[in-house]
Amino acid sequence: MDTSCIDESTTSDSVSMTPISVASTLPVTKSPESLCRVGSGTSVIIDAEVGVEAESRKLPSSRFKGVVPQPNGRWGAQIYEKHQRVWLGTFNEEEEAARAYDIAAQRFRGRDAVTNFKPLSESEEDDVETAFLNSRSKAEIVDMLRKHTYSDELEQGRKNYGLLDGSGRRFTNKDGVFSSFGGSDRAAKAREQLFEKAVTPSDVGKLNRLVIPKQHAEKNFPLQSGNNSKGLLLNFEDLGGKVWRFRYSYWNSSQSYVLTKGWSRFVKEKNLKAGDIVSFQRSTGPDNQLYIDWKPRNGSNITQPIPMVRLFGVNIFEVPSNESCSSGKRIREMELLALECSKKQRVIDAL
DNA sequence: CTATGTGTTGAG
DNA sequence: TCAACACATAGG
Repeated sequence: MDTSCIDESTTSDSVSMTPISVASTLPVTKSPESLCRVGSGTSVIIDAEVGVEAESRKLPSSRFKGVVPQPNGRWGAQIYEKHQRVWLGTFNEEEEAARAYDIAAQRFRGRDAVTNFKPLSESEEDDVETAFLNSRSKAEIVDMLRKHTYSDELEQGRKNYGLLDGSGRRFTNKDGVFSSFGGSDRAAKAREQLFEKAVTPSDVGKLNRLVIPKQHAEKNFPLQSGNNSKGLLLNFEDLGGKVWRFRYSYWNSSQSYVLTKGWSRFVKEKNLKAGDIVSFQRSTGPDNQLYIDWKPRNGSNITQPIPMVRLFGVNIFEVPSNESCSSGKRIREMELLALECSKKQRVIDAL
């Protein structure tokens, strides 16, 4: 096997090293590749070192956080916690190691952890991955990283994720196979109450928006003026695990904070009426998962009213119409079938 | 035997 | 907390 990887540090003198893999867009990490490339440890004042003769046994340091070179040219990933190093495995590509670190960082330190790439996905299916991450213990995640099975496991988890019925309850098939992300580290379920609001007629009316009392908005959902003039997307999980995405922004005209896009859908599905209470919570764990719930006005009617029997032509569940692989198609169908059934069941329950 | 990942240190 | 370095030893 070619153990030739060592020479890299000698090839192109001081200015930058050989960029192994593209690692094209580095959103978070600045690329200080320019200088600051002082071999390592030993005072190697480069310019004079031109001789390069002495194959400096120095390993090339990584430009990624949490990534360390291995003697054999591969890359190790590690993260620290409580004064101790947690080894995340070794990888052929520097970037792989960086990704491993990112994943561990998210699991160990939460959504706001400093990472190498992670924020790329931003608001895509990031939700699912977060849910997946927090459904597994740190040890499990580390194990997956070391075995290079994280991607597969995540994909496995994705398949189960969509199995919710119309009311958000977990759908369980007769095999009792999955309860979605039923991890062992479930203790992180704790959530804190943020605030409640009795919705006004306009909150459930045609304006398609919910006004969030200023004090609560500024305290719980800080919004940098100017920075997010267009607002930002917030994800809330309801009682059954269904995720609702609302646009959150500040309206200068009315000097108020509002949830706009997505809100009317919530009102419709939950059949919210003026006076009902919407409640917001946040996970107390490392993940800042937000939750939304609601309850009828003065405990009038316990049963959740159903909007009309509209089983046909109903808009059940937004299927993101992503042209996934053919195998995924069948799964989609099954999901829809399951959803359809539970939807009907729900109506029956209500009668 | 090789590659992994731990022991350890010093810088930040 | 972090990476650099040395090297014991896990593993084939």
